[in-house]
Amino acid sequence: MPLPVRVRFAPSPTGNLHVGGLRTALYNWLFARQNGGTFILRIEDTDQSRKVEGAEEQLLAALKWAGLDPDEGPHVGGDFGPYRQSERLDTYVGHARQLVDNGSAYPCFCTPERLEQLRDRQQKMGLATRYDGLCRKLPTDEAASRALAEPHVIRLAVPRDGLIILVDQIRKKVRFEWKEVDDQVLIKGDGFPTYHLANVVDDHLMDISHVIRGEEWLPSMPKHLLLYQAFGWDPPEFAHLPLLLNKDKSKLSKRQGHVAVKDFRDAGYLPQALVNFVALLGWNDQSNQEVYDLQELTAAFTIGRVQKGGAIFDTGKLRWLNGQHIRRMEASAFKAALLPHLDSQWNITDAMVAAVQSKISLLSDAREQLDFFFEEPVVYDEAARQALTHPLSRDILSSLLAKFGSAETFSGDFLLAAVKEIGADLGLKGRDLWHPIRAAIAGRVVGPDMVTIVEAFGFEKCRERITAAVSLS
RNA sequence: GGCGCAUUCGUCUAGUGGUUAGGACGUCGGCCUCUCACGCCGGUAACAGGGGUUCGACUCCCCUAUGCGCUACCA
Repeated sequence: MPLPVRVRFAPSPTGNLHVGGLRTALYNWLFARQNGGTFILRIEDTDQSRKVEGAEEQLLAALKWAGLDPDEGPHVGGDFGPYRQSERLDTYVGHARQLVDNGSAYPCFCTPERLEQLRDRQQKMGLATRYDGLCRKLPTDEAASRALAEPHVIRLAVPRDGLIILVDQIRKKVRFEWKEVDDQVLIKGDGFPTYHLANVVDDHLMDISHVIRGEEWLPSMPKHLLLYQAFGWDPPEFAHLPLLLNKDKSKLSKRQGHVAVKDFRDAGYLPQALVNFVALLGWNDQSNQEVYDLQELTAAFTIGRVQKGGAIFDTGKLRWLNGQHIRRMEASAFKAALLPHLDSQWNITDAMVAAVQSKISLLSDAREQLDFFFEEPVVYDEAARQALTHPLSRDILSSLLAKFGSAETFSGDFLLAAVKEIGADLGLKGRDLWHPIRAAIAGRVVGPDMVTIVEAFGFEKCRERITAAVSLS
């Protein structure tokens, strides 16, 4: 009977959720869902100086958009709250005291200046930079009394020698020498805990079974394991995810293009496409499948098949994936997703939606496919002008007008038949035949199929525009 | 500098001692076609380098190189 799976996504609220965070959240979510577990959102706001206004709301909005709803968190509650670390301060201080009492941690009175000098010296000597343990040598009673009066931090007493071989679900065994590990600060001078303490205490108190987080935490895993040991707790399983990288292979960041989830939403990407894409950056199920929905990912995901090396966040494939997901959508769902990317004044018909669903890659591509439907009067672009001044344009258009004259009812099919006849008469087909007609009616030489265009405009308007274009050609 | 992790087509990746090294995106060519797209078909392109181990290495070991991460009273 394995422990119930409880995983957490624990971002610090320093701004918009970016795609790397999205992937971490996704892997946690997938792991929870497929194991009938619980996905917890915890806000790691122990650094007062890095707080960003509204960041938590943006985070929630991004997760919701992506479909990764937390089962427990600051906004939904749960039995293990509060879920903001800033609201759990007493817990950390109490636990730190416990460690000082049992000799696993100690107060340190060293000034930042001394620490800086120490680091410089060690670096010049080619040593690992770590606290030299000056305050660790203080007699406990002296340390205790000074702690009452002087500003200080609490440090973890890390072993001086020996080594630790730890097990990561993705990287398997990794070894570290204790002498390379620093006496990590647990409680800062301002009374707030550092990430290391808060994260271990919370993960234990929240019954977290698996810690799935970014690779940047791998080097601090020995400290975390030591903390579990000092508290006498069983540690959870750990899995350190490879990083997402910029095109130049540096750790993914802003500066090099958009990385915020919100940016992708605004640019016309579907949440299911972005989720699909980040899932595949660093994971595959050994099959040749490329397009997945959340349900399929949940079924296929395994933490053991997560890649070890970092992946460059190259959006080329994302664009294609977005088109794939667009094509798979129900017409009504697609229309709902599309509307925010179009002018609210536009009277979009189902035929226009369908015309666009079969061909675009981004939702935002639809605007330039459809805008001419609503522009009055017609505006001819450069390519359209060229098509209209083609020697045969006049013949094509006046022939078409003649056919219009004899029309009893007008429809897209009528147009198709009429143009086909004209083509046969003049020995034309393809763009030579159709560009002048498109140009005349739409002002463009590219766009949705002519049946959609012509039926949206109606007989009168088509005739007017062709007449106008003939005089132009 | 120290420590750790990593390294298959341009990109995401399959591969766990014997493969014509597979797929996808991109790109190129073609087809389809009322345009542009979409779609379909085909081509292009990779095991970082050097040593071992082995009858045989992309696969195992070592070294080098390169990249990245960490090295804070940030997360």
